[in-house]
Amino acid sequence: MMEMEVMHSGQQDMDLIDILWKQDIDLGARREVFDYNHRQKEHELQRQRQLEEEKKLHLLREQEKALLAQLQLDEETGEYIPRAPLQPAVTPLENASFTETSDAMSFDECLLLLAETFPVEETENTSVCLDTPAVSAAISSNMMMSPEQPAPSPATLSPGQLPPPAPQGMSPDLEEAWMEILSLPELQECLNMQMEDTLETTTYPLQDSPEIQNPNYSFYPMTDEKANSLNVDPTEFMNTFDSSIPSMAPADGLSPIKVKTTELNANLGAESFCNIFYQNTILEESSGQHELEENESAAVSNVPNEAPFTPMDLYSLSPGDAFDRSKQNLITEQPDSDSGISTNASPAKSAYGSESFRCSDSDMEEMDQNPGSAESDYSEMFSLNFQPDDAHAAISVSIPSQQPNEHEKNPKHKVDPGEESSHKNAPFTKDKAKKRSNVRLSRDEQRAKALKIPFTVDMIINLPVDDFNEMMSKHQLNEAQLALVRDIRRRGKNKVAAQNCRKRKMENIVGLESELDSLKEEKERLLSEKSKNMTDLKEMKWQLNNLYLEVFGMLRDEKGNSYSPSEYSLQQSTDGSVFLVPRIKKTFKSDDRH
DNA sequence: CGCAATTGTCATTAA
DNA sequence: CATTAATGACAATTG
Repeated sequence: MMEMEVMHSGQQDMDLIDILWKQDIDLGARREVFDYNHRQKEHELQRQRQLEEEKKLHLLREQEKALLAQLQLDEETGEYIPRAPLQPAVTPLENASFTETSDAMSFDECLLLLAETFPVEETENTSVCLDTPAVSAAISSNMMMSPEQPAPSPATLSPGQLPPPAPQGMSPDLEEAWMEILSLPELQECLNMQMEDTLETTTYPLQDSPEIQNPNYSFYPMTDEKANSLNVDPTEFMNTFDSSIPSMAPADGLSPIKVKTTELNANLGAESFCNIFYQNTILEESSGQHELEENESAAVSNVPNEAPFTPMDLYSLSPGDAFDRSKQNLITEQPDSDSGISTNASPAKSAYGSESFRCSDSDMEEMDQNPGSAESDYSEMFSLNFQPDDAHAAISVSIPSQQPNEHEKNPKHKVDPGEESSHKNAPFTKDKAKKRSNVRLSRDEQRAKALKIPFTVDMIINLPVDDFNEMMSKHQLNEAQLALVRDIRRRGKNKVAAQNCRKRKMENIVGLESELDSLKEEKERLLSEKSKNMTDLKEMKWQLNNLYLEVFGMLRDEKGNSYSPSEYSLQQSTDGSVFLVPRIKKTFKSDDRH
């Protein structure tokens, strides 16, 4: 991610050229365009999501089991957590109410608390409990090392050592909330970002810094308080992550992303925990959740402020409602695209993949691309924050829309060890990754990345004119960027217009065809009616002729002779009276009579 | 590789 | 005048 920013102008030019020449199709945009299609696919997507979630849970559990052995090895103290330093911090937390201390609590502390609180249960009762921490550790380790290898290295395990969320705390509602939260594209993106960062650095700042732990705390603690955290909005989660990040970053010297990654790992672990615990101890503590939630939410909100760049901050920085609208729109729209993409993702790769939820090739590619052009990526967005030029507002704006993409991307990273490794280690692989990513990204997205435009393509295209201008006014873009933004907006709108136009054209064609069919039917009906009428007319004429002959034949002159048909004819006047008219003298006789 | 169907883009026009 | 939608035409992409 950072690399992207650092890239020299020359490299950027090269990337831009590549992007310009390499064209990709943006599936998401298309889907967004067509509401009709979206509707049709919504059901399928939901089903797929559910299936994916189920798969994820299964994978997590399996991994946890596999990891348990390792964790047990680490369990020297009898506790799952190998790390000693965590304990002291934990102890105070144990007694204290989670809600209030949530801010101060670290992920490790939470884990320790859980372990201490439920030491017997975890060890004795359920392997699952043990597994859960192991799983989280494994996840983190995978993130760091490689997804394929479930066994975490001691270093990697340390984060996982933290006690899993208390089973009691988790309730079905919480689980659902977690699932929803995790399923959120934004969160996923953040997670992915963090994951990537962590992989690169392979350092665990979380343990040391309590602040970082806060997000974890929200996730892991199974208690009511945690439940509250679950209820927290995705944005809040983001904030929590961000907040944790800043503290971490300075200490480690690593980017905030690393911290986030750890948190993400923790979150994943929490998820698994939730699932596990949920089964074991359901609903014991539904009461007090509201209070806890409030506390946590407040804590969360507070945390972001501390962080240098948090999503919240970004939002606040954002120009205004317009951004929020765009965000919301993006979020809402994205799910569909995500779901569609998610189907592509291969859960089989690893449990992580399952957790990641929806991974798409495009996502993977994008992730890989990050080095070259990554504005669209969440990670890039964050990186942008660090960049002086990129305004917070830009970040805030971009975040909502981008998150979905990142979601997809992140999972894959988790899933694919090779890619991750390539990311971190080999710049060479980046080219391939770029190509892949380029393939998935739309041309304009690639171009935007190449020029490091701080907006998402969706925002550029879909924002109302006023909001768009406001957004543009908050960033100083060079001529090339301005031109590109204008072109992206023009092309994007035209693309939608073309799609609508074609859709309309097809509808017109269908309508005309149906009209044609109906007209053909009517024609057939009229023809048959005509033939029938002709037949009737013919019959009537025949009958009339017979009647005429019959009447004419009955006529007799004074001498009793019949009139010759050649000399006389019967004619009917307008008043209905019938006259015998001589054919030659017709007019005269009629005149005479009158 | 060729082909047809899609889809994206450009140019133009009208609102 | 700027913006946008609509649309034909062409190009690129995809299966």
